[in-house]
Amino acid sequence: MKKTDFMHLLRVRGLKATSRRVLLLKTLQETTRPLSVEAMRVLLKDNMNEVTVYRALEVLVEKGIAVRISLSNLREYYELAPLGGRHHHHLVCNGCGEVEDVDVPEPKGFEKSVLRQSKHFVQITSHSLEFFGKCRSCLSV
Amino acid sequence: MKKTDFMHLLRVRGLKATSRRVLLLKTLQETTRPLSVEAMRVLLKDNMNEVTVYRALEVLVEKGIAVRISLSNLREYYELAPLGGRHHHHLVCNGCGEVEDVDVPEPKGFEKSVLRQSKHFVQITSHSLEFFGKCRSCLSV
DNA sequence: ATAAATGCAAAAAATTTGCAGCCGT
DNA sequence: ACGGCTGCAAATTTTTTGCATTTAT
Repeated sequence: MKKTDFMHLLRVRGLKATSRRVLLLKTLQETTRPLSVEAMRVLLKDNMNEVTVYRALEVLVEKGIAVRISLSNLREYYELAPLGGRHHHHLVCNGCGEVEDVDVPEPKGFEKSVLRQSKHFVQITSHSLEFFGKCRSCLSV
Repeated sequence: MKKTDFMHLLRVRGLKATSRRVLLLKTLQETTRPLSVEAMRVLLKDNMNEVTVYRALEVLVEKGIAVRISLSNLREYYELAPLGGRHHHHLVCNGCGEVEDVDVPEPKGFEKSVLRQSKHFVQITSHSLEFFGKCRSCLSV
């Protein structure tokens, strides 16, 4: 996706296509792995106040443009929602916190079968699967 | 497990079997679902300083007695490690944050196949699977 | 007796809120 | 021009740290 596509996407979802939001979306797209607010602040090098990052991500998630994922580290991470793209999961390094995307073939009816055995839940809308381990550079540590 | 079992477990792992730690472990055991530090503070009703809760959980995780899980809500949750018990996963309510444990049959060699397709990772030690949806009382909201 | 564990106060880190001014439509 | 968006300052929330005191071994 390029700049104008993002602008269009924002407008379609009822948001103003501001420079900050477009910048944020391009950054999320280019970086591929999920980013924390802190990481974005660094990548954007003061082109954007961190409060604005929080608020922008909030509406993007609300409108389904981005998704928020909880890995570890007492931080939340964000990435572009799988707009047509593939649903995927994450590998997290226990050493340095690096995150990599992975594709995992899931049994069909996965969520349904979980719902069936639940006592209190009546609906499942999504799931997240995280793998924890060591990346090459952290294995020796 | 009863009180003396927890005391023994703590000593075996090189920790002092203090009243606070045993209390914490009993609480985790009795509550079954994962608890946040805040939730424990409430359950323990001032029998334990919250700083102590943080520090106790830290060593318990370090020694493999408890595990820390990231759900959402900007908080970390803790539960007893599956000591012989079954490896399980979680259902999280998007409305009220309620958490329920679920059993999910996983394909054998799950982690291995993920590792095979990874570019940077050389080891996977664990994984976590979270389902998000609505519990009965939150469905109408 | 000794070293680890606890509680208090205070600091640090992450996120949210209020309000004045700016920018997209 | 209007209303939503942004930035600054400040508040709130969650977690960590320093140090004196208590407790388990």
